[in-house]
Amino acid sequence: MLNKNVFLEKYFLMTRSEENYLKTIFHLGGGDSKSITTNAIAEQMETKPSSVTDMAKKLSEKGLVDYVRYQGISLTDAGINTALSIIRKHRLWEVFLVEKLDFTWDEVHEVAEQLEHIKSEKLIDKIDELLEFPKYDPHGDPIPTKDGKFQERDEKLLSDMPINSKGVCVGVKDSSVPFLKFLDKNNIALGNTIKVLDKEDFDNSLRIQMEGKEMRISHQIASNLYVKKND
Amino acid sequence: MLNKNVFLEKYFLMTRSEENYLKTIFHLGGGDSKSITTNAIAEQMETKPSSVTDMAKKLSEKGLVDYVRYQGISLTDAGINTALSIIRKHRLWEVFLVEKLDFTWDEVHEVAEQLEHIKSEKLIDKIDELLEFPKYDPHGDPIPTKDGKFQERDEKLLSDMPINSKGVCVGVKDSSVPFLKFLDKNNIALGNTIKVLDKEDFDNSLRIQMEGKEMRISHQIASNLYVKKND
DNA sequence: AATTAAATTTAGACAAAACTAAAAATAGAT
DNA sequence: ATCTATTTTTAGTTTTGTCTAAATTTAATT
Repeated sequence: MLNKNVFLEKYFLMTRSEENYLKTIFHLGGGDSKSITTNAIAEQMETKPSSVTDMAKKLSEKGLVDYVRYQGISLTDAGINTALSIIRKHRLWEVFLVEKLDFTWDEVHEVAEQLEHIKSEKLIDKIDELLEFPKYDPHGDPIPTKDGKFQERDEKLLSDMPINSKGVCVGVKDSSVPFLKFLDKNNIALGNTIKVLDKEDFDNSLRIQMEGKEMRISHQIASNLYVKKND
Repeated sequence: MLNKNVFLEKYFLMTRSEENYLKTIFHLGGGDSKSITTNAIAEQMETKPSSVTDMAKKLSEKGLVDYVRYQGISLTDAGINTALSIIRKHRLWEVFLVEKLDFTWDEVHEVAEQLEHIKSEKLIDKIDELLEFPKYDPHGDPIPTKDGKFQERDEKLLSDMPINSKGVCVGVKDSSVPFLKFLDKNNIALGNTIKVLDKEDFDNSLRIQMEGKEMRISHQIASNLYVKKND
């Protein structure tokens, strides 16, 4: 088969696997000029370290990662941009699924994992427009802009909030299905206002007031909820 | 890697390539207990006959096609159902792109070729619902129902209509980009009412009246437009 | 019925992405 | 500074889907 455009071929046509590696490396911090280990990537992707090494060479060839044998992997600027564009697509599709198709926030990840690899600039831009340019996904994670900018938010973990402080629940750190279902069951949702009433020294659990009601929350839960502090 | 569910593995987890073969065989008539030749499939898919032979064996193993060496390929009932479910997805996505994202009818095919392979029953059902269960795609092709039924329509080619008959343009036979753009340029759209005024014996061209205006249409065009005859 | 042209299949090879097992390099502890 | 445990890489294999080239079967023609 002919390669009509070697430039496109080499620099833009990413395989699904390559895209997934870039995304994972980014999520592990490889965009902050930090070197990510082969093992860490393998563990995150449920694959073997030797497979990671193979891919590291391939992505390095393409100029998407910096890779030195035995020294770990980090993203180049090109790699960061590519990773951000995939994350952007993933999060926009998640919003679409929830807002337009009534998916619940624990159902969207799996499908978005597939949709994020659809190759069409126009498609994702139109989805963005249809959704009226959302800034956060259903789990409260920020959606990068087209040119790869993040809208940061002044948020902290609920577990780090001082007693008597108030804030709005804006995101989850753990977005696993069990955690999300737990939150649903306990009527904890993004947008809820939370006031920290008391902290228990013994087990670090919290007594909070949320939407009028008082409740107790374990440290494990509190340390996986992001809150935007009211000033 | 473990195969937790051999049944699922074998009968439901189709690769993209397998799905594309089934779709092509269906479009070539392999669902009508007709035997499709290796060459025909290869030509349609822009691949080599030897590759088709390989896939024929694989799909036969899976019970999706009937295949006898040197005698061609036809779809089993399971194969027909799988093909229809892919075609259903393809056409629903095409409607989505046009209706919800303002794609033009010549832009949708390429993207739908990707979207049709997304694996989520819920996703496509919700898209169907969002679109209010459309019966035809933007090119006038019928969308199979969930249980694989086609809504047939009493349509004929414009070139086969008798002089003085009237009908509504309901579909295109050729849905290539150049043809669709030609139609746009000449304001020929689905839904238009067309009356055949005259036929030219020499080149089989037609004189028609459409939406008030009179125009001349070549045989090549007329033989690629489906019309529903007014009774 | 034999011959030839066309279609089809086989055999062997390749690329991508994964794996296993063995070898090599690094880092931590003495 | 050396040894050892851990991490990482290499080498070789597998699977999927493709290819080319050669062999085989079918179909058409005389």
